[in-house]
Amino acid sequence: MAKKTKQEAQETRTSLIDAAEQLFQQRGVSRCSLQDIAQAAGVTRGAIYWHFKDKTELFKAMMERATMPLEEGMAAPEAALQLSLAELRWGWINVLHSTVNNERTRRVFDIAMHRVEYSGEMQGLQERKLTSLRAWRQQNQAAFAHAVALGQLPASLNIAAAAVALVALVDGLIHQWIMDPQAFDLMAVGQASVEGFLNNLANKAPPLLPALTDEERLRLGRA
Amino acid sequence: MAKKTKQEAQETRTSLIDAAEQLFQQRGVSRCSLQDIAQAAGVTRGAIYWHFKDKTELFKAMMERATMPLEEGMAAPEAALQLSLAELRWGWINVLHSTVNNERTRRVFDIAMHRVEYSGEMQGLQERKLTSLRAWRQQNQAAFAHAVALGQLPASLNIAAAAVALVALVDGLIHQWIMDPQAFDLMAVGQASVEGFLNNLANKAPPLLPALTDEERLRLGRA
DNA sequence: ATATATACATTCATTGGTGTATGTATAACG
DNA sequence: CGTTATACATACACCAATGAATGTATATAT
Repeated sequence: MAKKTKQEAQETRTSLIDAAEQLFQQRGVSRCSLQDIAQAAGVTRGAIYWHFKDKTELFKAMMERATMPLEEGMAAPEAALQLSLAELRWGWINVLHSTVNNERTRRVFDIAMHRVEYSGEMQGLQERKLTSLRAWRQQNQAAFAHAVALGQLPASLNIAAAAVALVALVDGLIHQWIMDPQAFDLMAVGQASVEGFLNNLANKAPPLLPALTDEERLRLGRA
Repeated sequence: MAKKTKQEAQETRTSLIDAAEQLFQQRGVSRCSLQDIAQAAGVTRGAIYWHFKDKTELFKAMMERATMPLEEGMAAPEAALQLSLAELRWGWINVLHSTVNNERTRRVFDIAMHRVEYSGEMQGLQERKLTSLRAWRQQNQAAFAHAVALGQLPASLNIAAAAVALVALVDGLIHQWIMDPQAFDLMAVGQASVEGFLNNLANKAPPLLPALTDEERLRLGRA
């Protein structure tokens, strides 16, 4: 067959990534062959090996295309130091919003969470995800520290733990929603949860719960 | 080779699951062969095909062995209706505790989260996980409803949303910790987060954050 | 004590997938 | 307008893994 225009070549590359996205989600990454992907894109394996070194590189390209816009939504490291709580909230709501409204984001989240094994060649991707997680934690923590300095939050607040918990909250919400989208409204529950979390950081009310009983502590001990 | 005692047969079965647990975590489920597992257990593939129908059944057996004790930790559906907030807290702390202190639980969580693709034969496992998630949500919601009835929590509380959020919080914490165990102390942060969450359900303090600005809402609109 | 079921080991056939090598028509470039 | 690099298609060699078939020694039941 004939050589294509540079324009056309980019289109095949795009349609290859599109096809991979679909098939990865449907059958899982390891359970769909390059033959399957090529066929779905209307080309042969030759086209894949021309544009990508192997399946891992194709996967990476797919991930990058989808996560790039999200990474941009994160504040620059130096700007994070001055991040207000309202801006922090905005960042998280923005993530929730693309999860709900951007089909590609949703698919790729699903793939990254349930359709791929982070081992061998894919190990590097997990570390990339870890880096991203740490960045979000850092951003949260910086915003909390800033709010403490402004007196909006009490100095007694454990900002590191709070940063971890907020990431966990949003991450867990997205995880649950991807698994079961009709179980709840991610935007509504997500916004309420994040705002509730942030508002309650300043809460000074007496604890509702008593400390763990001795018996409970004992039961934990023998495991 | 010779037939083994029933006792010995059970031991080989156990060591097969043990080997699978190790190798699944190290190389990922699809990237390790039955030959690898058999060899690690000191037997041949014949032994695997004797005890299990195929790799999927071996995987299921491994999951069940590890998650059974955790499912028992969940209250019976009828008992959940009378669950107090303190008992609910105890349930979650118990989960966190086995995650940290039970090596098998930790390994299997890691496998279930990062080393397997939930597609094809494994699809059923995801639905099993979904069932478990829903059960936890139900348990949370029932406990919240009970607390509202007792006047411990305000009737204005959105108990369904709160139930989702609490599951998300713990799930997200475990997820983060499995990925990066030295990043934080799961027991400490987990207990503080869960108690903070529960205590703040009764919080009536004025919101710290203003509503989303019109400009922010606009930016969400055009995605 | 014999027969049978058990608990594997061994062997074999098949196959789906990968990587590479090679072919080829045409865009792009000078 | 000829040459070269491009953008694939085609063909080939090569496993590695699976599942089933068969072999076999010994618990176990009777």
